[in-house]
Amino acid sequence: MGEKSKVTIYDLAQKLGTTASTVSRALQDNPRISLKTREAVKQLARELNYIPDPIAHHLRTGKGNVLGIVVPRIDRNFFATIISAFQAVAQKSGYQLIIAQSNENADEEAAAVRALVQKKVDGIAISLSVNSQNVDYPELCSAHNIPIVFFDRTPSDFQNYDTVTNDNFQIGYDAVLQLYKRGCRKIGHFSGPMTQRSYIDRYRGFRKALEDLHLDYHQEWIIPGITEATGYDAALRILQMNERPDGIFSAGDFSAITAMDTFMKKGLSIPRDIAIIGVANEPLDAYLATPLSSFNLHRHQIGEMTASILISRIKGDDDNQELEQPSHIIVKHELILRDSSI
Amino acid sequence: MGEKSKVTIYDLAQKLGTTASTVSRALQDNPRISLKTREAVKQLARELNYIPDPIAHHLRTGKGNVLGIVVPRIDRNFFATIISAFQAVAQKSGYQLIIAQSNENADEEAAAVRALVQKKVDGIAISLSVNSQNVDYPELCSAHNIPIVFFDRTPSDFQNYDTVTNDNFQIGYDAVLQLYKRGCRKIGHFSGPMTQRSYIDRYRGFRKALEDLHLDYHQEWIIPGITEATGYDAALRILQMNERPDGIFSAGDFSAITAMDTFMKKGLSIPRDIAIIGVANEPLDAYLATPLSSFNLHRHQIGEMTASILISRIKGDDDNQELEQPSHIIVKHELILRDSSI
DNA sequence: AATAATTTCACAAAAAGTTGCACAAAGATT
DNA sequence: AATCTTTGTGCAACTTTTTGTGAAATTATT
Repeated sequence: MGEKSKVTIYDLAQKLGTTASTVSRALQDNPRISLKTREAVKQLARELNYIPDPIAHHLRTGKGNVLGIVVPRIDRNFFATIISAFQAVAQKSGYQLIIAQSNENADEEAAAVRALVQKKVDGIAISLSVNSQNVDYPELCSAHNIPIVFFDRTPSDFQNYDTVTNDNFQIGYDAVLQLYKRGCRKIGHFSGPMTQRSYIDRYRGFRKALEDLHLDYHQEWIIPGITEATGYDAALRILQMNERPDGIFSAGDFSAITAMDTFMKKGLSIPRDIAIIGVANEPLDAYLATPLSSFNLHRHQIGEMTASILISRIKGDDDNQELEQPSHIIVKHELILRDSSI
Repeated sequence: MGEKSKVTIYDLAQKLGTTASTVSRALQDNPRISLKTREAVKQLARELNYIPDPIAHHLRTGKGNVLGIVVPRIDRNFFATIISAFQAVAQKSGYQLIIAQSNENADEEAAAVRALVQKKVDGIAISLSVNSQNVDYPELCSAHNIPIVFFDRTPSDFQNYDTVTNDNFQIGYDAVLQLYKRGCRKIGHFSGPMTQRSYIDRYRGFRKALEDLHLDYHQEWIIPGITEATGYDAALRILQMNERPDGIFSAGDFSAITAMDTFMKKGLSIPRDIAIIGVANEPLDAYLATPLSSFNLHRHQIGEMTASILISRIKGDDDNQELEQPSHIIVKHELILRDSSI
């Protein structure tokens, strides 16, 4: 039924010989309107295919049923999966989703958050870009009474805010433990940008495990700044070392994959010469030339938890907002063992 | 700095001893307001950190600077990349993006489109779910004066609407051609759902190439309904055939990858026994056990073109909307040759 | 039957901006 | 000096919905 569009409560009121206010209340099941009238209104609304105008509604009530989510990059599988899960939960609760990407850029990120605040979204979920550390988003948001939840990449003063993360310390620890179990004694690390807590924690877990296992720590075996595809360079550096590591914990899968590729092209055997464990469990890890051991971070859970915390903050907004403690959800990880470290 | 929030044009007007209308016009650089006044208004607006309320603006003008995009699944790399590119262009033109996913479900898709229309987005980009064919979105949208552009997955009567696609016929054709060049003479096909034009076209291109090259067409070698990970079953079926194909054009990478994996585990050699070419050029194709030949579909271009067509439709809305011919943008593809078909 | 209590609904204001029209002041023309 | 333009502002209406208040209609009480 392609209605002409534009059916307002005034149209309904006119046809019923009543007023807009009555129609509005009737549609809200306001007990001040008689049941008879309520039914008549709803009946007509259905017939005329009436849709309340969300813009006007938003203007009057200040609630728009829209959530905002900001990620470094939409096209990274990790974030796309989280968004997907987040969106599913949001949709179930009647929220639309506005997605913004920061392109790993602090300025674009700030602009995105501001735009969302300006748009008066009901809540914001955000994963910080690598070089955003001390951000003022929580203040900005709380000034406008908009709940904010951080996931995966959190600010340094994360204790004060709601967060959903993995136990990155334990991930680092577990990686070393597994490499140790298979016989590695000289373990190196491809580390992510040390501006981000998640990468710092992975590194610290790695260090702690070395310590607990009484393994040597070689500064040289820590190759920092692994972003996307710098695994190639890292591998070359390792090949030139006098004493090479025999196991590597890479803070990301992509660098692990390109490093493995390079090692193999240079004649090394994985995992015999060097064992490798990555993080993220990218979709095709299982089908690689050497299937890559990696940590499943249960992204779906991250997305779902983030959405449900955010929504519950929105709902319970009036009650006890200031009093509540921030929640810090830790989503469990799972080491998927494949040839690269067996 | 952190204003209390809520500064309206009325506040500005009051402080300046003028009225809201003058402030509104001054901020819009309306020439009917003297330069002096304009400057004074803008100056004060800056000082008070005034932000125009987009909701009120939208209510009055009907334009909200928001675009909607609907995809089957956000977490498929193909769509995520397109969204990413789309978003970049939209952002540059000052548009926010609302993203919805249909989960390959026609009902959810319809609900999403309706929600976007209701929210009065300025334009909609959509890639249909596999089983949406005859959809009424264009009518719905044009009734509400919202431009709509289809990308990748288009409706069957696509001629009437703006579309951005690849030349799927040619992709099918080129795949066969390449397999032929490397010596394959018994070429099979993993086909996608035949409800979608893109897959139909790939199949038709495949058929036409067989014909032009005077190759046999074996019904048995066409394995239909490849969605995500059914490559395993397809491979098993092929292994049981009396006469096996020696080359396969798979309409998607994932099925090609799992099929390759299965073949190899059963002792066949790729490409010696069977050569394979996929479609989509997934991120890790190059690092697979056997690197997979695949078609780069230039997703970034798809996203960018879709956004710019949509935006130009929005802008040129008043002028000649009905008169304009729909545009059908074809984004070029590129066969990336890797071991699986060399 | 008259007053009180309750129910039902209409009016108008409010949310924050935009815009057509009218009107005043200044400048130009005769 | 009187009339006509031009320029700059203000008033009020408009977008659609929600909601406080108060009036009318209905029912109950004595």
